[in-house]
Amino acid sequence: MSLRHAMLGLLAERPASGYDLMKRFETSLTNVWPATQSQVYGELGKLAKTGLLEIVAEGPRGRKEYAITAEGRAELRHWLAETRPERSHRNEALLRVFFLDLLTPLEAVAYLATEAERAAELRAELEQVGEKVDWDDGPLSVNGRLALEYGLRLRAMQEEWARWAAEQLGGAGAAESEAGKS
Amino acid sequence: MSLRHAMLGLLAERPASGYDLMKRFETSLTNVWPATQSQVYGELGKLAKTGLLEIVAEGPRGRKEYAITAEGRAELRHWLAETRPERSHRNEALLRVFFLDLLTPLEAVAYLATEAERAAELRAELEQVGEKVDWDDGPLSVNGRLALEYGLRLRAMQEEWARWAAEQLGGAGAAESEAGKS
DNA sequence: GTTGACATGTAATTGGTTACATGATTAG
DNA sequence: CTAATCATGTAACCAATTACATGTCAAC
Repeated sequence: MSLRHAMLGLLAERPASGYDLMKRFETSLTNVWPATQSQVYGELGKLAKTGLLEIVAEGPRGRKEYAITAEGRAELRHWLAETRPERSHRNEALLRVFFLDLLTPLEAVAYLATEAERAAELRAELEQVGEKVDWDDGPLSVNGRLALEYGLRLRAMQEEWARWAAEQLGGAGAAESEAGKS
Repeated sequence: MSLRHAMLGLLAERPASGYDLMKRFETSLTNVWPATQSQVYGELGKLAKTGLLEIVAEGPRGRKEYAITAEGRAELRHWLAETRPERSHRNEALLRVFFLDLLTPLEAVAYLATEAERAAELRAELEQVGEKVDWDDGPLSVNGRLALEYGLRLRAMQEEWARWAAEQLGGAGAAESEAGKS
């Protein structure tokens, strides 16, 4: 149930409406915790009802501005300081690797090559983000820099691994191709 | 909907009962695609009903052995060769990083240090797995070796990153501690 | 006046988790 | 005979996704 904590975390910096919050998810948290509009509005309602948030202003078009309460901050701190993060990631790209023998060696190598390219692309995108962001903009950007670095290292590792794996299969693939030819 | 493909993939190697399949999930796929018993039995039923699997034997205790059908293989191949993997990972550990400024510098550094240790532990566990597995045991173990290497590299990267990040904050933390003292 | 951004919500469905519930067979 | 393993299923619940639905305000 980390969505609630992501929202509390964003609201700890400053109050926002559901609409604002969504934009902040899209810009800063998309890569670590994507959220949809329905989810955000639904959760805002629940958090307000349980007293972790409160409505501090109403504006045009039914705009409601939410702020974190003392209990909200307590819950957020509790989550950060006294619980351990869930670490089970499903990884579809890696699941496929287990079944690569069902493809021809060439297809398998092509799969890994595409993965390498995709990782490189994503890394390039992150680098773009890094250049655009104003790094003198509050605590969130300091932390954001750490998270960004994680992303860069992850994508670099993925690219290297995929190229290595392709090479591992490549030997076999090439050998089989040779055998087929002769 | 990758669970179905994971199951088809395992059954492509050889037929199995729900019970067998669960054990194979636990041993080989836990790290990339965990599945619960309810899920496995539920999905087996659906896959049999839609003709991607068929029951090839019934044994003691109501045991039903499932085998992949031609359509099942076609679906599996389609998934492998003609679709791109979903790549959005929610990452709770990294989400927390965005909000580390809500902790004291010492707590934040401690969080990252714990993350580094955890990554190291998980890496050690994977190394254990690598030593135990019989690497001459069919195509799944060839592919498994590639997946294992991914895990090793991932955990190594996570450990290095967490140590680096702790150092980044450590400067600030130490400075603040000094300021507090004087 | 019309387009685009602002703004909020609900409903249906899917995928996954946890808990419950039951019973047969084998090995010691 | 008793414990462990084998074996299958259902029900309730939760989180997330997609689609639907509505309406306001500002700028041009």
